[in-house]
Amino acid sequence: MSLRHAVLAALLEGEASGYDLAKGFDASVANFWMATPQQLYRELERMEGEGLVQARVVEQERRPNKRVFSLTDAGSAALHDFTATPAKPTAIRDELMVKVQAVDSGDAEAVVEAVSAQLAFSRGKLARYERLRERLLVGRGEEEYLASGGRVGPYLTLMRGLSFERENIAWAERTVGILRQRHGLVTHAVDGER
Amino acid sequence: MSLRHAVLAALLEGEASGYDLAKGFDASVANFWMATPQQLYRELERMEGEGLVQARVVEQERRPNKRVFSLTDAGSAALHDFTATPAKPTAIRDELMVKVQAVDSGDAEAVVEAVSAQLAFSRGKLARYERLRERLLVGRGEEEYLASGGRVGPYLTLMRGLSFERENIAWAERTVGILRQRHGLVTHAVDGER
DNA sequence: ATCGATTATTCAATAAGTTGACTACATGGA
DNA sequence: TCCATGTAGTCAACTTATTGAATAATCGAT
Repeated sequence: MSLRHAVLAALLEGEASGYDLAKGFDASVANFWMATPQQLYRELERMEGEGLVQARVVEQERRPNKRVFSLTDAGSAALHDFTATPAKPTAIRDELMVKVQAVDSGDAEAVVEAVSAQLAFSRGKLARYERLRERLLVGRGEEEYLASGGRVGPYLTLMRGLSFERENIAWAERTVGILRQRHGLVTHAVDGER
Repeated sequence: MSLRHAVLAALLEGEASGYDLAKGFDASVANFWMATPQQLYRELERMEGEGLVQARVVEQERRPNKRVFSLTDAGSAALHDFTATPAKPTAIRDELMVKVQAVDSGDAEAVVEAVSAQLAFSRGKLARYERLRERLLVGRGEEEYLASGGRVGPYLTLMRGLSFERENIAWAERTVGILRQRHGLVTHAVDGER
């Protein structure tokens, strides 16, 4: 039952609708806690019932109304408490790695395709993270930013995301190279590569 | 329903009991696909019913008998097919990151503790990966190994694990430093640090 | 003028995952 | 001797997560 804490953390960035959260909510929490829209809507409703978030209907012209949620004091308190509880070990489920593990008795060409797709995806994500970082720093260096007293949490998780994707890219490039050589596949340019 | 493919991939290393798999099964697949023991036992039974794996009872002295499972031809075929299907995006659920995201309005000291614990854990895991790598390479360089024609899959996923943990360590060290400075916490040695 | 995509949400049916307790035997240490 | 730990597994109850469809309005393109 920790999706709720991820949602609470996401709402620290400001109010959001279920739809906003489902769409990645400005890339914040979505990067280390994925959830389907249905999960989010249900959880938001439950949390509203428990008084952890409050809803406000925003009437929009030319598109459906939406209910935007924000933290209540009880919600902030719950999040605060959560930061002090022991964390469960990270759960990962990475199909791509399963495929790579099995590549020697699998369809090597398809695996190369899959790794290449991941590579393109990671490049996109990295670019997005880098824009986000620029926006946070607004010209300042990192030290200045850290000294300025703004929230560090989002900056630290962003840095984790950046180095994760950089590693991802380096690994995927090597992996594609090795697999292509091994299996005599033709080297061709990948989307986003130059 | 992709736990089954992770299990099939794990069985490429050789036969294993449910208990073996639950214990990480030589660190192979467990690093990118976590599952509880109950999940594994259930899935193994189902797969046996579907003919993807076969069981063999190993009678042991001074300890309970065990059922070790191995791939059948149908199982190998299923795994081969799996490598050719489009992969779903990686699912991650990382409580620690949620805590770090919320650290500015949370219990900073507890978060530092949690990141330190993760740091110790990652150091242990990295050491384990490095031993595994030694064992795979047996004195040869990487190129020799790759040229030798053994399975590349496990090597590639191992490399991913290595760089992931290295990044994890670097990030955790920086994070602990920044948070301690920010919150005026006393710097003290962490388990496994020197 | 209709088709498909986007915003925004809800419902219902399954599938998957988690938790806790329980059995059984053996080993090693206090 | 008793207790904790490790091996090896099963059962039942429960919570979460995934999938697919439905609704409803607007926008842009063909």
